[in-house]
Amino acid sequence: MNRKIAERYQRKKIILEGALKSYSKNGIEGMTMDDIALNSDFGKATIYYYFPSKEDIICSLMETGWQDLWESVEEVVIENISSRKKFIKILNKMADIVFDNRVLYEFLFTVPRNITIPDDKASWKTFQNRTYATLQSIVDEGIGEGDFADIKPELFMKAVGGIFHGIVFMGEQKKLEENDIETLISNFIYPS
Amino acid sequence: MNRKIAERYQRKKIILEGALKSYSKNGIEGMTMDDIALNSDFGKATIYYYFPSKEDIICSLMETGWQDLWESVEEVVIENISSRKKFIKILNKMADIVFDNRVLYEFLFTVPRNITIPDDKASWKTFQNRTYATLQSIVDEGIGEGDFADIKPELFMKAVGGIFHGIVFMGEQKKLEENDIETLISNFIYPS
DNA sequence: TTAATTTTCAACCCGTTATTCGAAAAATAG
DNA sequence: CTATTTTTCGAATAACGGGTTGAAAATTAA
Repeated sequence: MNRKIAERYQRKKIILEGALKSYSKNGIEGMTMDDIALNSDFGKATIYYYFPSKEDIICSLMETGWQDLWESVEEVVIENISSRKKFIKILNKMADIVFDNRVLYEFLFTVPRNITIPDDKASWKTFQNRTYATLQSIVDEGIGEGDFADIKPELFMKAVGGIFHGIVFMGEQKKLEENDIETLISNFIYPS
Repeated sequence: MNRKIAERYQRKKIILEGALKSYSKNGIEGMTMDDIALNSDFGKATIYYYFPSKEDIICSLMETGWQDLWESVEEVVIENISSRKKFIKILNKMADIVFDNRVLYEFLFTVPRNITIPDDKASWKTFQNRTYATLQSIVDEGIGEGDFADIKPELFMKAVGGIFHGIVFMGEQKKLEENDIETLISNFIYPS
């Protein structure tokens, strides 16, 4: 009776993977229900047996992604280390997670700009907001303590977000060296 | 006889503006031929008299955008100033251009991730590549001269690209202060 | 084994969207 | 003023994509 639930869950997962496979091939445009069905080896109608709509598939993907990111952040915030160390540690962890599932996170960072999902369905936003708010608060603190470069905090955040996005997603996706993130962010963080 | 050509050109421009207007309202999804027609005050069939396909409209937009960016770069590369000054000057000019036509450049930086266009139609890529290559070469030079932070050149470029994108497009689009770009890039560029 | 339940899917439906047709206006030339 | 060329567009077409149906197959329960 428990196995049933587990199997159901497994099949949902397979469908989500199929969706990502489809996405990775031809971008959001190519991620049609027909193609998702094809890539997960189910009939299209079966997909609808497991997910009420395409929108729900998208939301599921977004949610698992953001949840994982948030959890990685959560672990570190409570540690008792300097803002600088904390900030770098978090970004490193996030980078690891993102690299482990490149396609998902490209999806996660790209799609929302091109698709509108009603707020009450966008359940992942809780995790997203927590994540950003936490990072922002570390930045505020770091700047306040003179531990980071003295730049308008909200500009600072945008820049760091940009750096992160840039090194993780731009160009050919070579693997990052262990300390690439650290080098870049350190370089940016320190007061000149 | 010359007026004819000019008028034709004008009308094409109006259509392209209509396309952008349409894009700005509901993103790529909302940019349908019907809506472009509506926003440029022509019948839908008339649009096809001026452009062979929707794809061509997209390509036209991309091309004018990248051409303008490239030209702004071109003017500066030949100047005889330090790598650092040159780099910052170029990024500033690019930011100006982008801010002058926000919608176009949001389109330009966002759309390619969500739409696939066959290489032989993506004529703008020439300008895009020139622009990136030129910037990269300045970075290489700057790093070589010890004028920039000592970071793998290609990583450096990605980071700067990210910063640029981040501050220009992320979050609420407040106008940048005159020197925001300079502050951030300087902060990043200098050896620590 | 048989009845009830769960899972699967081929074929269909319907709205949307890019693209085309054919003919009517407008503008231009002779 | 008439013939020709250029410009315009209403209406039709065809393809595609999300979502539904109804019934068949597979599984489980008795």
